[in-house]
Amino acid sequence: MSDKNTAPDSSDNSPAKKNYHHGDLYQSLLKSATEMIGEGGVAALSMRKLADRVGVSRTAPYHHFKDKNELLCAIAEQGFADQEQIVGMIPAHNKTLDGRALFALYVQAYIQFADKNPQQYDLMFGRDIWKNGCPTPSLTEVSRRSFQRWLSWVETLQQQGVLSNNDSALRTAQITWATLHGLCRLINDGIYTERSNLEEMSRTAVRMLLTTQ
Amino acid sequence: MSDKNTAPDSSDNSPAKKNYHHGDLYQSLLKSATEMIGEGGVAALSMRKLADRVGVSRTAPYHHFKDKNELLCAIAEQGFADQEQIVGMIPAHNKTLDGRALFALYVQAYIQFADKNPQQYDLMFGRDIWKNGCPTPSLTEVSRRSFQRWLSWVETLQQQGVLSNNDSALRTAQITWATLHGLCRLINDGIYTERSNLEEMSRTAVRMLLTTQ
DNA sequence: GATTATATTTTGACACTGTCAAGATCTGTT
DNA sequence: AACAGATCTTGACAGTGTCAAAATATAATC
Repeated sequence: MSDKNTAPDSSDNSPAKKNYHHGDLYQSLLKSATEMIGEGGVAALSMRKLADRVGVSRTAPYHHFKDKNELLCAIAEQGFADQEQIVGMIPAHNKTLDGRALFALYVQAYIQFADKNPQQYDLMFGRDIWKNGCPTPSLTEVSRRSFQRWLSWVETLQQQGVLSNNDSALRTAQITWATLHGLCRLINDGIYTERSNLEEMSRTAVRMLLTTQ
Repeated sequence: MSDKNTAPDSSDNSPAKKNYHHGDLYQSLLKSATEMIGEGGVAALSMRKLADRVGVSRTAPYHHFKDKNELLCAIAEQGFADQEQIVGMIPAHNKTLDGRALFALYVQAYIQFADKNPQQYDLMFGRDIWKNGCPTPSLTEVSRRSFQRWLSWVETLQQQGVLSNNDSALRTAQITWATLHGLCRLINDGIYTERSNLEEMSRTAVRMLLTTQ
């Protein structure tokens, strides 16, 4: 109605595939929504403002996402993929470092990811989705796999004697992750305000979790 | 206008002090708001529904709380007091138990409090107040004191050799608390769904944090 | 190529939210 | 009795998520 139908109509100048009226609205929504969340958190993402930003009417997004919840889940899912690419590689990749060093590396990377993408992290592990909302089956699966990878690495580290063997791998994985997650949240939610000590806290966490050599 | 002015007008049958029109609206609001949060979380508390519940017009609460934020802070503050009475007593009180047992007791009590009052806990340590909102000076002070008590106990436990001495008391307090907090949040926010293993997780946390004897 | 079916988008509407401004009402003090 | 201040109400505004129905564009079929 406004300036939407002027330029990108029959001139197919996009690299990917511009279908129908808008041209891959789904991806545009996902991208803009992620931006908005990155700027002001989940609270700053409104369906209407998002539609505005993409240049489409208020209810258009509802033909691509059933819910606001479903949109959030899609973004969170992307977040898990991003995290995996940065953090998840560490256990398998570096063959020269021993378990202790790898673990330290992982912890630091994990905390750094949460610190650099606080809003994304909040969405991925926050109650907006997991308690108040309802996680998409797809998201549930992605996050399950993510924890599963963590669990199996913890098992390896236990066998190497890097992590304590007093408790089952499951419990150990749960508690070690809880430590990382707790630290991230305390910083992320504005309770620990001194972000300058982040690396030092990271090192302390590692020392407390690893077995005493 | 409705049934408010019928009964409790000149007949002063209340135990406390019924002032002005409603009679200690401040306390009534605080109480009902806490109830509502307990039922459905912070998300379920709306100023209008709260006013309705108390039997007063939409904007009446705004003469006792500047903001929704201020109301939330007041509730959170009460939460800290409750927590202190249940959990905070443990370090000082029990003189017969040694440090290790006391620490285990504390961890269990802390987790239990969060598990029994999930919404209250979420409010106390959530981003609604600390990041999105803005904590009242009074609330800031209360929470600061709470952490201070934790810190000084950690110092004692380090001197007793119960907690590791590798890092400063501050860092140790931060990381140990992060572990508890992280575990509470993971359960609380619906990420760890198996609440039946709570005690076992609690024990694992204790074993991982304490020094190896 | 015209017609039908389907995918996509829009307009209108509803119930809800927090909160401001102005006015009404009650209480305690002078 | 008159006033001042506390307390409460009504009206209003901008914002939210999302449903239903209508409009439009594209794809498939004849």
